[in-house]
Amino acid sequence: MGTTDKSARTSSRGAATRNSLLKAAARVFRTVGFAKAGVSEVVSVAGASVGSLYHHFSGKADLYRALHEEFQRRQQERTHQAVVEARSCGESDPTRLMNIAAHAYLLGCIEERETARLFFSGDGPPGFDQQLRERLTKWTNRNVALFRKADEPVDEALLIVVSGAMFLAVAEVVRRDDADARRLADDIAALLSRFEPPRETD
Amino acid sequence: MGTTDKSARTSSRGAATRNSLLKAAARVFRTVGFAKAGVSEVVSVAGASVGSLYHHFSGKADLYRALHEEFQRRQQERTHQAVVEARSCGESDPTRLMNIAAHAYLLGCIEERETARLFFSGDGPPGFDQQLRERLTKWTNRNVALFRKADEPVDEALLIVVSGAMFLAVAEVVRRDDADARRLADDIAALLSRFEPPRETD
DNA sequence: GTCTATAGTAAGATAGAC
DNA sequence: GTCTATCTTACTATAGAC
Repeated sequence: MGTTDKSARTSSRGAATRNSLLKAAARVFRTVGFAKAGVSEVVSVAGASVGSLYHHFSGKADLYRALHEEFQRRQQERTHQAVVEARSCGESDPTRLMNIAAHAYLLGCIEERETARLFFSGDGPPGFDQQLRERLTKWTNRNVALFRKADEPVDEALLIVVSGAMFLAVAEVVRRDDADARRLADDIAALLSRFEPPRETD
Repeated sequence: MGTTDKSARTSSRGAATRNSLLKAAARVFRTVGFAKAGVSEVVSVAGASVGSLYHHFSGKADLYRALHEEFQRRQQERTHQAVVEARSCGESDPTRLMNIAAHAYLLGCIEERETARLFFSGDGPPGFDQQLRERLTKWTNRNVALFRKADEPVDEALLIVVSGAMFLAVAEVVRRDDADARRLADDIAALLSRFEPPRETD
């Protein structure tokens, strides 16, 4: 371990600090919200200093975005996993698959309610909400495509309706207890299945 | 005009200042966004002073909210007008009426694209996005109720799907030219009409 | 009652030592 | 890589002129 010793030690120390900052930021943001959170409080909870924070991140907003990246990665993993699993079980109906993906997304938000609420409560850095909507629309695009034949482009209006539904659904779901949230998630998925395109019987 | 002379003069002067501030704020916010806009720039454009601003409003966020109040009032007027008009022309089909309301809302946003974009771009004071979503959901609630019998409560999931659709639809519509925007508005309204509940033939 | 000028304060961002 | 001390910005409050 000779060559990697020094770099590993320093980088692991840096990684540890970075991680502490992320963990502390998540906690502070969830507690008092992004806008009201102070950088000083974050570093205090993390046991680090302001300069350290600005060494690892470009600022408070960057910290927030890093947290969202992690969350988004987990969500993509969840929905991908759910669809793959369903397919391996022989499910091939596009409507069912779309429902499964949407359901998995919502269940993930219920599982990480505190974190999801942080991002969907509308309290983030300037311009973040737009990014969030764009990301959700991209996610929807991939999943709504299951409705359509491979070569057919997805209808814009459909994309907007489904994305919007998911957006508000998450915002609502994270404010409820598990039972209510699950019921709502089911209802939303059921409603979205009405958008199944008329199948041509050829 | 003796008694009203002085109060009219002073209040009209105050109203003029207030109006200048609103107009200037709208312009500055639209140009650089809410977060990056400085109070000093707003008062400079308005030809007023900082103290004057704080006399009429509680701060930058209040200025933003006042602008939104005005916008919201105009939008409600538009959709109300459209529904009343359609009804007076003999239209009574709930699906058509809902479409007309949604359409009127979107057309209003196209008409005032710059202003609508200000509110739906996600760059507002902390917590505003949540308020915006709640207001839009309330608006939707009134209009989706057209679907249902008077005594039946509106389905939560339906409410969320329609509200979400409207929310993202506005955000998308205000970024396009008139032709594209109108086409998209039509498509959205058409999609939403699929949610017409199964009519019982009694 | 309405506005201007100015000082206060809080918080995010930066520079430079260790 | 980390920290302390400092700077800058911009919201907020107040005293006083008209």
